[in-house]
Amino acid sequence: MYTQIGAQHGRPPRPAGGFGRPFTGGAKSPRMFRAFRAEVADALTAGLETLDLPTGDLGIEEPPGDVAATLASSVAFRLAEELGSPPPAAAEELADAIDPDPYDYIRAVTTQGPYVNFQTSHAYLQETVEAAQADDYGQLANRDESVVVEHTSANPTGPVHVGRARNPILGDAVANVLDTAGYDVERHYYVNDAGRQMAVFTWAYEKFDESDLAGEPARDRAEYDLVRYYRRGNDFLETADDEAVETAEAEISAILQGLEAGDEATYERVGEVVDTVLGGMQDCLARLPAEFDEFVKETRFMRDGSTDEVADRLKNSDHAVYEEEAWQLELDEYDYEKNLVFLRSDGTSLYTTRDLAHHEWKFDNFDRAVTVLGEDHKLQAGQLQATLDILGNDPDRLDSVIYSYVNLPEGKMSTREGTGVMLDDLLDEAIDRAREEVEDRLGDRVRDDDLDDEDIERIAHQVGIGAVRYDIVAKQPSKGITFEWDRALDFEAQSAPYVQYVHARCCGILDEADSDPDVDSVDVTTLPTPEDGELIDVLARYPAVIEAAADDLQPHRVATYTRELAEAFNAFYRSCPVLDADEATRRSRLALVAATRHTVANALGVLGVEAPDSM
RNA sequence: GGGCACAUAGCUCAGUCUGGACAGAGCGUCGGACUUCUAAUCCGACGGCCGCGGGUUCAAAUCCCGUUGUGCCCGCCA
Repeated sequence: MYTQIGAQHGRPPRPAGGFGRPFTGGAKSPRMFRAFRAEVADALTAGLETLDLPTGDLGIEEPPGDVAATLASSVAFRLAEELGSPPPAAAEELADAIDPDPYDYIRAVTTQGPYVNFQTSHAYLQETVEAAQADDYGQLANRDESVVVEHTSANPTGPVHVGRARNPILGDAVANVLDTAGYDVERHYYVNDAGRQMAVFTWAYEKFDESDLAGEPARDRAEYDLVRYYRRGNDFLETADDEAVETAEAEISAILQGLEAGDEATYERVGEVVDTVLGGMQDCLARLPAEFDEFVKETRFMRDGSTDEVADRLKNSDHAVYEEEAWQLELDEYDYEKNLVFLRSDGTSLYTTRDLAHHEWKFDNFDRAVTVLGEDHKLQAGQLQATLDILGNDPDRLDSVIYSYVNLPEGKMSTREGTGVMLDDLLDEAIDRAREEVEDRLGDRVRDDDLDDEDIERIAHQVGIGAVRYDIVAKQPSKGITFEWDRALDFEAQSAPYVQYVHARCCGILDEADSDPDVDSVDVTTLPTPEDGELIDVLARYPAVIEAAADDLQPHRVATYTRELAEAFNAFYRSCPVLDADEATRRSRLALVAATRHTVANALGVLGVEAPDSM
């Protein structure tokens, strides 16, 4: 029995130790920073034991930028009392008790006031640059653990608007980060094809003709065409006279009953509308690109009997009550005041009932499940998790990533009302603005690389779509976003182009070099400047960033990291000549540039942002 | 009415879970740097009751309590 998961208060459901099992490393896995961190923990523990002091809280942290250390400990604050000496003296005593010699990656242990600082060794820097020569630097070892990431899952009622766009962008990044962290990931889109909305849509599509509709489709694609029927149908239900509405409702109800009864002809009628609209939406999402391994239809769990089976098991549970002719579940043990109805008084299932069958199916086929949901589904997600627990599942196998909606300054976006900015329009506009930028800069290009029209178009796509994605994925999902054109299309620093530009610069230098760097040519003793060192330090942290982002299901951390890496590279670029350096330094710096290129490309890849070879 | 989230520089955001080094960036404003591996870059200046009030602690943007404002949810809808 769990208590924290599913509660309406407190943090979103998440296993205590972060996502998944602790990572144990692996032969192929780059370990530099994480190994260093482990050594620091070990050294601190040993030092404290030597002094007969408690080792429960090591206080390991990353020091501020101007401190010449990669990790530090604030444990001296807590030793002061124990030792009867002020924190700086305690720090001194502890540092003296630590012998860095046995450790591969600890060069020195120093103190600065009350802090014990740990500096990295030559081997740490050397191995970092070597490890980052791999194209897939940052890819962690396979964990033999499968995860299904469900995201987007928008009802197939019409074009994807910006209010929903956070879901595929976030979801794709979550899936990427788990993939990079060594999980076997599948991406699913759950298609709600059994609800009232689709019944209304099917009825409207059959009832109305082209001539009944308001105007031309906004775009030449299926979902823009068909959404006009959906809107017409809803409008009819709101404005027609009572008798006509009653007739319509009977037809809509017949469609729902047909689905419930397993009527093949009804499935086909609804399926035609669903598949057509969904096909168009897929074309839109592919532009991001967000692609799926499987589109899982809700009706599947009605047809295979699993929804009925779930309902039967719930009826037999201790939490079930039959009130007001409907089967309900008491969830007060899980801090939910109201009962959850799982069978209507007419015996038919509800969305949640089908979703329970869906999630048990996920548990049958995957080790873990992650769902990316808008905040309006948070309550339902908690109830789902509680009910999965009642059904005897381990609810910790399911995690939710919740994001706040993107709203317009004037309010919500709605497919039915026809309000909102379409994702297609946003992407078009972003590409157009990026193209203008590229063309504007064409005149004063220092680099003589003759961009042709095809290059310009490629860069415009990479930068335009990249900027939109980055803008969304870089923010914490819990923060609300109000959509404004100028803000969404701001290509200034701290956005995708800033990071992409670093990749293009790396490519430019490597092109110019005419020889590929190789692992054997790296010698970090030929990289003496603080800028060299700082860049290597940032590169070394990348695998740890992936690990943390995967554990906490927070891809925005990877975005924060890309900015830190870009800053470190730009500082390096400013003060460290590569091609004109002496031979040994040139070889090492070329390797460092290649390392940066791989890291930037891979980190952007996790975010779903392309890395241009030139800009 | 109840629950959940959000609030950090004029604007957009990191940092909050796991309390520690003077609260960091970018945009905007002002001032600088391209005969140089790409200036979509870099350097400098200005700019902060970390919503507000209490509490815990050697130490609070971070933890606890209260409060205000905003968003979301509380259906035999999805």
